[in-house]
Amino acid sequence: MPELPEVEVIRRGLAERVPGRTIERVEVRKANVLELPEDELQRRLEGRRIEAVRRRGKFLILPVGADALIVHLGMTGQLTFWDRAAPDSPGFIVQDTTGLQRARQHAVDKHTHVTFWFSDGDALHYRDIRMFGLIQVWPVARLHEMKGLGELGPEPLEDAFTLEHLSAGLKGRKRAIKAQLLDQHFVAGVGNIYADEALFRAGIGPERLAGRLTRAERERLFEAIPAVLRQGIEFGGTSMRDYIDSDGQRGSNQEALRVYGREGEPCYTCGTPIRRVIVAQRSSHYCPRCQRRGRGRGRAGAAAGTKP
DNA sequence: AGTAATCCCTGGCAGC
DNA sequence: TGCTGCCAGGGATTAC
Repeated sequence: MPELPEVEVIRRGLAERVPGRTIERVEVRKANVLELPEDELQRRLEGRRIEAVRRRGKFLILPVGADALIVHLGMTGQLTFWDRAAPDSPGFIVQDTTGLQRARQHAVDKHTHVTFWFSDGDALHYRDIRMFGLIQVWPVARLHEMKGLGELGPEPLEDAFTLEHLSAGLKGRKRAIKAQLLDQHFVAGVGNIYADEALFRAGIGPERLAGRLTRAERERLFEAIPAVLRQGIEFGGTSMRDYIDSDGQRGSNQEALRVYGREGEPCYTCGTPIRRVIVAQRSSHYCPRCQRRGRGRGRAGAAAGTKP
């Protein structure tokens, strides 16, 4: 579940070590994660120098001359740095289990599908259990034409994300606000966890229709989205299961979540048990008392005493 | 055009 | 113990 904060934490880690290195060899163990043929990937990357590590939404972008290596981590993708000079450092403990949770896991296993070997012997491992991730090479000058990447909405942590954009995007929408937040065309980088957290902070139920939010609610949501994302970055990302950063370290934001993954547990604000409902085919967690619900099912407080 | 459902994939876990 | 079935979910694709 790497969302914007997790991808940003990885980006910052890689940005300290990868730029300036030359990709000597690309080792592909499973080509399913590639969006282009293996030999073409190798031809366009081998011998090239990585200039920077950028991020757009949930995409990592590593320019190598006229082309860029694009990595989307999907659900369980991991991009970790292998430092051959420090094999005994704490970051390189080799687990004898395939469990990722405990992990600082750099050892190549059956899920390590691609390794980018640098000319100095260091490397970048791409590991992805469920293989929803994607590796692509695309000309830098035509990134705006790339499927997915080219149609992203504004970056929620940058000036391009304004209250006006948010309001215009919601106007007339008949879908649930939760579904709208997950739509990458609307705003880039928000996923299931941070959408739930933002809606909690804004006091909006996930099933509320996007076009029916009040101005006050839109303003609160506009503040809440960057707030939960910034907190996620600050805490090193949310490691519910598989997420680790480029050094193999887990984040701690899962301990700071207010609603996601807390079904049945008391709301930190009012004590009401957190509920879970499926919206847009995704689990959505909310406080029935703190978050106003719509569609004629009562308002804040109205259902606080009812049994699920 | 906007919205909703389906599918891809594997590990973990509940249930028997 | 070991099997089966279900769930998790980002986003492209398909259907309505």
